Amino acid sequence: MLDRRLIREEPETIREALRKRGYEFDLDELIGVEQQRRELLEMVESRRAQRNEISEEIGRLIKEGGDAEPLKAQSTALGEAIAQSEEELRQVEERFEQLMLELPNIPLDEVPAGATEEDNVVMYSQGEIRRFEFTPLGHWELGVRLGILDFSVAANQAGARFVTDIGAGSALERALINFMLDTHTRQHGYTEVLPPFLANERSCYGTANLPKFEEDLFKTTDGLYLIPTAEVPLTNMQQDEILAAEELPKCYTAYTACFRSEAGAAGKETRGLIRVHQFHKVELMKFVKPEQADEELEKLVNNAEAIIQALELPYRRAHLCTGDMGFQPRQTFDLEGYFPGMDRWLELSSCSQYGDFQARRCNTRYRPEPEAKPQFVHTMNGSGLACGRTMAAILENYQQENGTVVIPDALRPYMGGLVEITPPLP
RNA sequence: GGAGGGGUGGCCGAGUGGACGAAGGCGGCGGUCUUGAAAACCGCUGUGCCGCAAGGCACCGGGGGUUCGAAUCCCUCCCCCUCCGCCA
Repeated sequence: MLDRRLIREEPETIREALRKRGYEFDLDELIGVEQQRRELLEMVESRRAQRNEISEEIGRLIKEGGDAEPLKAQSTALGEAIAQSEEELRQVEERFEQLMLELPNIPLDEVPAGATEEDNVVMYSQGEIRRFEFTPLGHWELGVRLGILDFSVAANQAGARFVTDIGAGSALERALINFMLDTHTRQHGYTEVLPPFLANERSCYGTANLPKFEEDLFKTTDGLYLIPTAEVPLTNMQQDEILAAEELPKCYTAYTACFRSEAGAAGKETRGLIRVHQFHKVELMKFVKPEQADEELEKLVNNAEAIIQALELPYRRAHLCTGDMGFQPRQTFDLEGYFPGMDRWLELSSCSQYGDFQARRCNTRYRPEPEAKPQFVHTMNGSGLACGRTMAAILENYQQENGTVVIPDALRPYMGGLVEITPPLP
């Protein structure tokens, strides 16, 4: 959610942001509704003030034994008028809120302009892309041959777009989770959190997954949502709180399962572990002071990169363009791993800063100075990393001609010293 | 799931339908005293919205109702605590 003051003070900034994003939105309606809202509000409030005055007078009269009946009648009449304007105001306010919630964040100036993925700017690549003396397989094929990923069992248990990890596959994913959490807590200074995997409506509004993206979420019969990412619980850690300046930056990391309905997604990108309804992810999240935002985001990206580097996977960093960026962020960097089996770069991590867009919705503030007025914090988060995709990248990059997969050095201590995953005996 | 008890400012806690945005305490800030600190004493200390301002409006878990007027009465939902039941 944007600052409502922007609507009347800097409408052109918003108009420009919408244009850069290629986002359809009736800004003029919002401006009109905002104006209307203020006019009605002033009317309602001045009438209320009048009524309060009369009520006080009635109290005084009664105490003195006077006749309060005429004033009571006056107050009742006024009450009816108030009720009527209040109803009008309520409707206007509702529309105003609705429109505000559908307004996307304003991209930072340095975000590259562009319409699609094609316009994202690759900033740099790291790690060597391995040359294979054989045709590398896709991870889904490797995983099935090794007996560590089973898509048909998952289909029977749950449905299409699910996976069941088995044996060394399960151990590998668990190793990844532990390795990531240990690294972020012990070396990068994050506090570990294990939150609920379901969230209520308010929390989903907080991160702006609602109201615009409800179709992406799984909803339970009693109105809770399965979290699409740990961003939801983490960003809502300090709902309605006013933090002290010294507490910032406040850094959290969490492993959670993530659930996405993936309505409408289909095609090549959906093979294997790339796009499933349930996956595992270790998330990084920070609450920061506005002036810390850029620096802290850079550190957060580096923290995610550290994992990819430790796993010795080739990757590159992309600066998402205005058109490819999500609704909520004002800047996003993707870390894309190279997948030799598919000959593709795919997102292992997406790191975004939101300014006060989410903090406003969650009502998370801080006090810059002990006596100063509270201000909204800035929020940011990034995957550190998506475990399923990282496992897929490991399988594809570490595969051997004889069908085995070597375990990256960094993970061996987490897998009882296992050096490679071998296929089951025929 | 059943029975009961609760939700008040940063925290603890009082609150009779009108003088309550709310006693008192703690904490925080400023001051007096002190070589310095502590103690003591004095003062200040919630948030949002509208307004150029003066000022006004709203908020005592959420929503609704009764009333001229609600923190206070009624309904409903949510959350917390205690006991019982069930359960990994």
